[in-house]
Amino acid sequence: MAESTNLDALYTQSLQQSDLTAKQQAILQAALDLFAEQGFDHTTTKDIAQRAGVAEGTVYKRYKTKAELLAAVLAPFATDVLPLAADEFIDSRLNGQPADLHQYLEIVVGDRVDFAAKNFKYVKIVFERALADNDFRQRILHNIAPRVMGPLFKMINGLRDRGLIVDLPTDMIAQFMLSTLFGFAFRLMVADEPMTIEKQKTNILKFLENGLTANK
Amino acid sequence: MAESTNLDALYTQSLQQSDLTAKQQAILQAALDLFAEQGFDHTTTKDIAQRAGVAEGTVYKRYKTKAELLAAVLAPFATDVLPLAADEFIDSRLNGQPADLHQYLEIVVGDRVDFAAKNFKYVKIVFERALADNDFRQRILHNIAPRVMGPLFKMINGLRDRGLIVDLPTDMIAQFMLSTLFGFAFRLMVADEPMTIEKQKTNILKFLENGLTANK
Amino acid sequence: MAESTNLDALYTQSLQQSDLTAKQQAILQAALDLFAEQGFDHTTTKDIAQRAGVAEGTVYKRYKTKAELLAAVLAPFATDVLPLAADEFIDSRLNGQPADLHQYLEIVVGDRVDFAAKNFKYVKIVFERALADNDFRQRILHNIAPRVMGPLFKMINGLRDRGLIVDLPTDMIAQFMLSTLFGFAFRLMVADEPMTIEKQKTNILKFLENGLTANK
Amino acid sequence: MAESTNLDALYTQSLQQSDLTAKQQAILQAALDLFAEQGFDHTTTKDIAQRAGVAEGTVYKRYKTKAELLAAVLAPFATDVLPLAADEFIDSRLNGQPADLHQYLEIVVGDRVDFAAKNFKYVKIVFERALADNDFRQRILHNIAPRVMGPLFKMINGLRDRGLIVDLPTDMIAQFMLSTLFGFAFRLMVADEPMTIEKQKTNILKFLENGLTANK
DNA sequence: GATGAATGAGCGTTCATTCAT
DNA sequence: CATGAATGAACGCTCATTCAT
Repeated sequence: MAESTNLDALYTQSLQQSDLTAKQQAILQAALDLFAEQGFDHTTTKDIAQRAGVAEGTVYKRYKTKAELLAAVLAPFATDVLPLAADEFIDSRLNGQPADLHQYLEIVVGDRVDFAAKNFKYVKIVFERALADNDFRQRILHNIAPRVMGPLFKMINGLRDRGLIVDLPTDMIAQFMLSTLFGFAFRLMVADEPMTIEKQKTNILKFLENGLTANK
Repeated sequence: MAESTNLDALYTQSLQQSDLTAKQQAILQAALDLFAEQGFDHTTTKDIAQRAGVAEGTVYKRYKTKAELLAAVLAPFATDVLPLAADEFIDSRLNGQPADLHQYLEIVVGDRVDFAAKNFKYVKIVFERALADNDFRQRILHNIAPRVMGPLFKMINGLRDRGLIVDLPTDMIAQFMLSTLFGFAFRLMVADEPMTIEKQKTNILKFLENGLTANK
Repeated sequence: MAESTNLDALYTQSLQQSDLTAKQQAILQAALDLFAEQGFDHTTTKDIAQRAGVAEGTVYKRYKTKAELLAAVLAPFATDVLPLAADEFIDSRLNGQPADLHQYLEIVVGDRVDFAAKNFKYVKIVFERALADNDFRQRILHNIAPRVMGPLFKMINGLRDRGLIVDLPTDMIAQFMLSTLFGFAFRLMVADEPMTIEKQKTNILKFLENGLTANK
Repeated sequence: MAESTNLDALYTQSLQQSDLTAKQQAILQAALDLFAEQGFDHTTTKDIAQRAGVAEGTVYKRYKTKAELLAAVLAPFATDVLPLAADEFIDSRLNGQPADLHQYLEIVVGDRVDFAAKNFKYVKIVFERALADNDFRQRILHNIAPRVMGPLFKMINGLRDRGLIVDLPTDMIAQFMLSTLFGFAFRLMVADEPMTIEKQKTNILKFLENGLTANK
């Protein structure tokens, strides 16, 4: 399976390619880390400025509000997660339909598990904001979610048409896949103990394959 | 399947049986609702007092801090969710081992889905705090989680000994079951649309049964 | 020298002779102790009620405000210190003029040192209030002080007329006497170490006698 | 006798030499005055901000708590009173031992009376805090007092060795000297009437010289 | 008389945001 | 562009005081 890129590095890299000054880059980096560590509400702009090694005013040079800074922090995630999402990544990697559910899951699960593992900072922030902030939740729900769910639904429907997937409602299948993946992500976020990603990957694959294989 | 009691009513009822004054009850009720609606940090003590129809000082008559109020709000959940948790509820409902995985899941899933549906206010708050507050997370992880997970693990191991469950690590099976249930709860929390609980229940049951049946 | 009465006992006694209920007595006693221990501002009415073993409302049954309670606490001190003050106590004890400065000081110093030693709770409160509360200070200065100073001045002038005291302005002599006595009281209030009252008494007497003897 | 510098001016001057902004200087000045006028507890941070002509938040820019502001207000007093205290000021002014008690007292009393007269704001605050706040009192007693008393004791013992001072215990002599000086300071603090410092100085000198001269 | 739950003004403190330099 | 002192609304919390029982 192809290596899913390390997004910590990728993030730093994408920052460097941006037109942001070094200080503005440092601000985004510091904000990302602190939001993930302490939550959005418990992170002060002073915290961010200090960790970034800049003055507080500098934070506001580019971002008019703290919420705008959050958006900027999350933007690379959005522009990165979406291109990688379901169909596009299937298209680009598979150049065609999966031969069977096993192959499909292997690719999707493998990739998404790696993605979650390497990006749980973002996942954590998105979760936290979605639970704590109604407006944010609505935005995620109506702007981001449909773009991710659309291709996923199409894929599931394609598999069902070919008799390759269990006969459950499409939204439920999507729910189960995402639940299983987020369950993994959540354990990653919250757990103290170090986790073996490969063990998780193998077991998730087995479980989903069992659970989603078309009943004979 | 027996009706799982409506906890909104049950909560109100348990408040009435407490030694709290009407105003103190109103405070807990208002705090519960507001914490669930807006998150802990975005709910001010003034909000709570206003919704409860009392003066701000009254909030502090019984609870020395806002955090203590949160604990008081969550207490009935803890004293209610834990007695209902795995083994005790199995004992009281089943009086013995389940005949097979299907029977086991039917009971567990049915009960927990109802429970989550009726208590998602609490679930939401616990999630939100677990993500936003490191200390709270540690407390949940080390005090509450083990008490819930212990019996669940025992049950899974029992099923495996009798060849009734898929051969995956115990912690992974538990993870998958909880993920699926929390996925449901999360959709409940976050969704705009009204959901058919019974549809969810049936599909979750099918999925988990497929996914967890012992491989031939 | 006659024993100066122990005012802790005397206070309790005077309370018992009052028309106050047992609870009201307990309130005054508790307030006195707490004001002395923690200062007026740092003592809450709740503190007082708790130490007195009564409800908070009870405190307000007789005293309309906390300040009024302070006045009530201090009242027995005022009605006790004043009758004992200079001339009256001289009259009652001496039935006449002192033979010389030595005799005069022996009586005054002995009595006042004992008095301060046994009533430093009151002295402490009065000092603290006088420094912290402008209104209180003005009241002390204009109502209490003149009543104490009047007889003292008269006595000093009497001694000067007879050539028995140093030729310094009357107010300065009073200031020095009081300074020396309050210095002792202050050390008593503030000191950690236990103090030998008798040693203080003897030395204060020597010092004042030296300092105030008429120059030959 | 040399002029003891006017500390109101000196304080303003020392503020100007500090690295504090004009607003921060105004805060310290306002806090000093208000603490002296109304006491620490009765001075609100809003009071201070208003008198200083700044926003309330500005007070907290440099001082994390009101108590820390008090410490900052008192700091120049501590760094100023201590270097001036007994031995150092003796050394610098006398370059040797005093010829007799008269000369010694003339210097000490003159200097300390002027000092108290010009710094009674500080003296007042220190007194008030010492009476109202147990922790503060302990800190003063164990950190500041010994540094002042050490040299004073040494000086007294030196005078006694040379037969120049009355044969009373060292701590009592110190107590009497301080009492007399503080009595003056207290009258200064508390009095309504304007006082003639020079009259006080002369009389205090006479009294102490009489009281402390070695008995023939 | 006694209670103690309730009150609400006001406190110390925080922090996102602004703006003169 | 960068700074960081300054802002002030808003927060959590305290406590003297009231009043229905």
